[in-house]
Amino acid sequence: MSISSRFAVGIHILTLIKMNKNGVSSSEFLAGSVNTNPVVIRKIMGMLKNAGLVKVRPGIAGAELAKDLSEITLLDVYKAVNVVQDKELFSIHENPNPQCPVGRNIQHTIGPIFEIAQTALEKALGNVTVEDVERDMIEREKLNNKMLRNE
Amino acid sequence: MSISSRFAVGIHILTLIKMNKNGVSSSEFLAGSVNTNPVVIRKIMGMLKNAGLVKVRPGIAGAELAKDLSEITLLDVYKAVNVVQDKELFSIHENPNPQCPVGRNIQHTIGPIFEIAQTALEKALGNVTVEDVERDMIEREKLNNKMLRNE
DNA sequence: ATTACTTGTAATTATGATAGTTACAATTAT
DNA sequence: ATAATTGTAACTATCATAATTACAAGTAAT
Repeated sequence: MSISSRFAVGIHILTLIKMNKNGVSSSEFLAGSVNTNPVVIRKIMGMLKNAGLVKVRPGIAGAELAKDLSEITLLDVYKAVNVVQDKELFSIHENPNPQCPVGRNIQHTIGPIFEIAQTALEKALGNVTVEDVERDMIEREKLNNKMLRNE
Repeated sequence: MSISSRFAVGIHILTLIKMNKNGVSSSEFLAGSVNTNPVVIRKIMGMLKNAGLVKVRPGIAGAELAKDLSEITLLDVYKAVNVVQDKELFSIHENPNPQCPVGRNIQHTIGPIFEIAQTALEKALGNVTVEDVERDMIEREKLNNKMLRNE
């Protein structure tokens, strides 16, 4: 099991729109960087749009950010692209036996525990903004350039 | 996306073996409580056995705990049943464009962030033992019995 | 030793999510 | 008009899950 790469792609898209702010970020352009089909990008873009993170209009080339990257956490992106439903990161078997003391309590007992774990995950994502991601990339580019010059 | 119910079933099994310690916990018996096929139970049991959590022997009916429930955390069960691979809770798109500043850095940038989030999740699971689960169930049973007497 | 029961596995199936793709209507700009 | 783009629908391939059937191998009782 793995959480859909839509999440990673969503982060990629937002960061790239920002770094390409003087250019036009069409779905074709973004797809070229992610290395996927433009339709995949448009689908994800639709979700980011519904969540109020980007501005896109039919017929008009190029997406724009609806907020500053410092105001978008990874949790916002994660929620936007619907990779995990509320309280449903962990699945629990559906029809345990009500005649059994364990069967009739298991769902109520582990449900709240699973929620705590899911919340811990989401809190960690809420502590990072897409601007942090952008900053780290800029830093990595600087380091790479330095290394190239010294070779 | 959801983490396989093998995890929840694993917790169910361990708790039930304990609460049924005076009886024989065959795969058929456990399947009856989980409400699934005995083969599903045996597969999960095999994983719990490999992780050193239960003792089972071919031909001999009934599984037993290999450790006290107080020594088994939910994280141990989660690792045992292989619902999520190490560092792979979140998937990242595979071949981003190395010609693009975002494409060539995205994996290295978000990889560690995703690991932090996954670790937060796992830490939360490590804070709870299967004994805590058992205790909560016993508590719920007591409350239910009280309510029935008062009706 | 035969019988009955159990565990351990392999193989098969149905289902659902993911990611990619083609096709095309609707929209906008030149 | 023409060209380019977004937004969707529809279809496909692939994979994981969970359930199921079938059966070999092990154990226990008679």
